[in-house]
Amino acid sequence: MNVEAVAKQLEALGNATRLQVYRTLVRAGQNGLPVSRIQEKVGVPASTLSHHLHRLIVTGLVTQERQGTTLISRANYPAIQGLLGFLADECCADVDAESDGSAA
Amino acid sequence: MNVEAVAKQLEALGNATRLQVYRTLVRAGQNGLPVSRIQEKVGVPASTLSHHLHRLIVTGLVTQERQGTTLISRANYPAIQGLLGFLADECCADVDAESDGSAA
DNA sequence: ACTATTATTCCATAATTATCGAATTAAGCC
DNA sequence: GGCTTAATTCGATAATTATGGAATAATAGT
Repeated sequence: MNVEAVAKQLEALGNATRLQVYRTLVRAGQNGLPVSRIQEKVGVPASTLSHHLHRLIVTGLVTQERQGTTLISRANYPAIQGLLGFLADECCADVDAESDGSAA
Repeated sequence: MNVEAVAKQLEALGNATRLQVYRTLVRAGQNGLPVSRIQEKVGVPASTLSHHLHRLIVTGLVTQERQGTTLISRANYPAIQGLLGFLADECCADVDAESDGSAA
């Protein structure tokens, strides 16, 4: 996972509305939720929600599947786990590396 | 930790330049780095870097300490751990909760 | 084909973010 | 005070993001 892609995912989650959408989908679990249900829960106009969902989808954090006229959205767990893994690697790795290169 | 604050932190990390700055600081460890050293490593103009650093500081992800004329910046580990904890809670909690609100 | 439902895309606008040179502030030294 | 180094703030501009009404597309039922 490269820095650019990670930054894009963080940016996608770094908006209160999108974070709420994402949280809503996580809570819904594998069943996912129709867009209209997300809209009820989050309370934003349809077009605005659609834009936000798109952002989550292109960054790979959410997937969609059509069922008739309704679109089911789901949180993409492997994606968030990859993101968490990247950040965890960052924050917990070689903290003792000094500027002169010598380990403690 | 509320959603707004978390979103702000994610947004702060959700920019390639800032993410690189943050990664640089993580690698530098507890010694931290002077702003000028970060600038050398990341390669952006001083004023641009200063704005990015400010963003990381106000969201609590980075701290600074003055040593004479130089400012030492450090990654704030508790902050990133709090953020990771929040996201981990999200992505692994009550996946079975259905749209009718009843837990499994 | 017509209608209803669901959701997206079009379009425009407001708001925020990113960028960076120049001027300024901060701290220390002579 | 004057000089140097370090970094921020000012100020202006470009670029991106967010928002949402209206129009359009997608699917299905009659």
